[in-house]
Amino acid sequence: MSKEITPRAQDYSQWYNDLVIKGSLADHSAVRGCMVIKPYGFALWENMRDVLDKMFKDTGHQNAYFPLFIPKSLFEAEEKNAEGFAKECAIVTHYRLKTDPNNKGKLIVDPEAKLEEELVVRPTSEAIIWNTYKGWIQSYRDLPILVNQWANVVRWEMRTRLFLRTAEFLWQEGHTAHATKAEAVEETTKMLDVYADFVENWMALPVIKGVKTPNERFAGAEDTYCIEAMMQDGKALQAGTSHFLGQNFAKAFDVKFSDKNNNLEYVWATSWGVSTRLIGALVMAHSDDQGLVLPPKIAPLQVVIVPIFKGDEQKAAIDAKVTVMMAELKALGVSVKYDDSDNARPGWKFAEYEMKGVPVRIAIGARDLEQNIVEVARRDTKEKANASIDGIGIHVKNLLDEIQQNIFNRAKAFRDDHITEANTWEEFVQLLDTKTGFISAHWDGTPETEDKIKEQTKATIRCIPLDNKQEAGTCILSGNPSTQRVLFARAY
RNA sequence: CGGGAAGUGGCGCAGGCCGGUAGCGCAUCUGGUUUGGGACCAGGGGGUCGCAGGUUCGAAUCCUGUCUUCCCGACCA
Repeated sequence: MSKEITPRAQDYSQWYNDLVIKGSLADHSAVRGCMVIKPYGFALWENMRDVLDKMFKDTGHQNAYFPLFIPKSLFEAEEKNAEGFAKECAIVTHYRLKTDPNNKGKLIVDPEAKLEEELVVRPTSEAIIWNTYKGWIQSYRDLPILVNQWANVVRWEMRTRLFLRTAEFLWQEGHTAHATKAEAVEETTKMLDVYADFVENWMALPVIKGVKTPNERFAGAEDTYCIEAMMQDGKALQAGTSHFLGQNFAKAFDVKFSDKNNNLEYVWATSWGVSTRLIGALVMAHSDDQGLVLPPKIAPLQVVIVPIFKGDEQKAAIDAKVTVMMAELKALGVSVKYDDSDNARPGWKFAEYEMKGVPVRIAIGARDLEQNIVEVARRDTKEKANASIDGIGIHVKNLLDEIQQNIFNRAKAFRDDHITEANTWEEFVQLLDTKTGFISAHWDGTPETEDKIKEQTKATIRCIPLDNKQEAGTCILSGNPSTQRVLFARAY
């Protein structure tokens, strides 16, 4: 089992791939662009999902489930949405195979079994959901509808990368319906806040909340809000989006309601989602050349205990102590594993759990028992220190909190250090080449300028930060007047 | 989809140009010695070379097609 990880400095992309595969998060599969999420990786996703799910429910949402397939006629109803996704859709055209008369043991698509209407494998579910909502909404009393679904979607991407961009991915998509514009806008920003809260406080990943420019907007949305995170190579990664859909889908699917005055009005909509891509963000943001670094609050395993012993007698003494420690840790809600497998020596285990990003490792040997101590190593800094076995539960619990905070602080310091202002085009271009990260610069607000900048530098406008201060300036490219700075970066 | 590289025991690779039915390291199994940062000795098992055709007496090796992955572009969460 070769466990060498390509160093970040040598090849950042390869480093990322190594982490995902050697950290046991996921593997490539036999299907182009689709990955197998392995138990360790899925445990991570489950933890993330559980926290988010609770946050959604705490903000009044309910889960439901809609079909994987969308009849083409429904899919094309909202024109912009359909156009935006058309070139990356998988389509079901037949419903039966038959044995190939010319080739024994092989199957062919039965031409007799062609569908009357093709089915689009959902790249997103607005269409099927709004078609359904039409039947759910008659009066203002039916509103709001606050529904979320956990699902898989398919987007036939040209170039895929584990977690960051796969042809099929897992996500949640919230779809809400409201009686007023104000309420829908409020929902949009509320869910953006939920995402930011989750990503910062659970994934320890600092984000910038902002609005997308028209160019970068979700197909079919009036406004797309987003949270943008920075990876260790300075590139931006969109970590979540929340869309204010206006009345676009209500009009496309003719969803109207009677208000209090008995007037028929179109319904206002939002949709919002985060995906397994978040795992990619997590990996890229915190990990190092030894392996994954996972935030304690969502790590599949928080603590691993490794025994060091000679002979059965010592092992038995260690076992007894460990049993007590495990009970203490579990009582405090800490997930802990005792790895006393005898097919690997301690050094091997140390390296292995570092690879997997387990936040805290406890080593306990005969000489520790004499002093009633253990060696506690933290993954984020790799510091090791002795700790008394008495009160180990509280000690570790506090350490986990400290690690969580430290990982966040580290990522935030890095990010803040990599946001730079540029005031001229020369400065802007030079910064992109010399210093990675986000660039805060004036833009004249036109899609044409944005396109030109993208063409020349590959940098896109990640967002217009929500807390932006207004200041007069001139666009770095066109020189036209501007009222505020926006954030540029090369992005994943 | 365009350009480049690659698919050989579980993993990482060699062999390929100059066809003659596979080899190395790690892992694995058995026994023993070990155990505070990826242990050591001895013995054993495991692959027909991505897949499908073709050339040939004979193909991992040559030819054609195809699938998948990685890197660079265009597209995107």
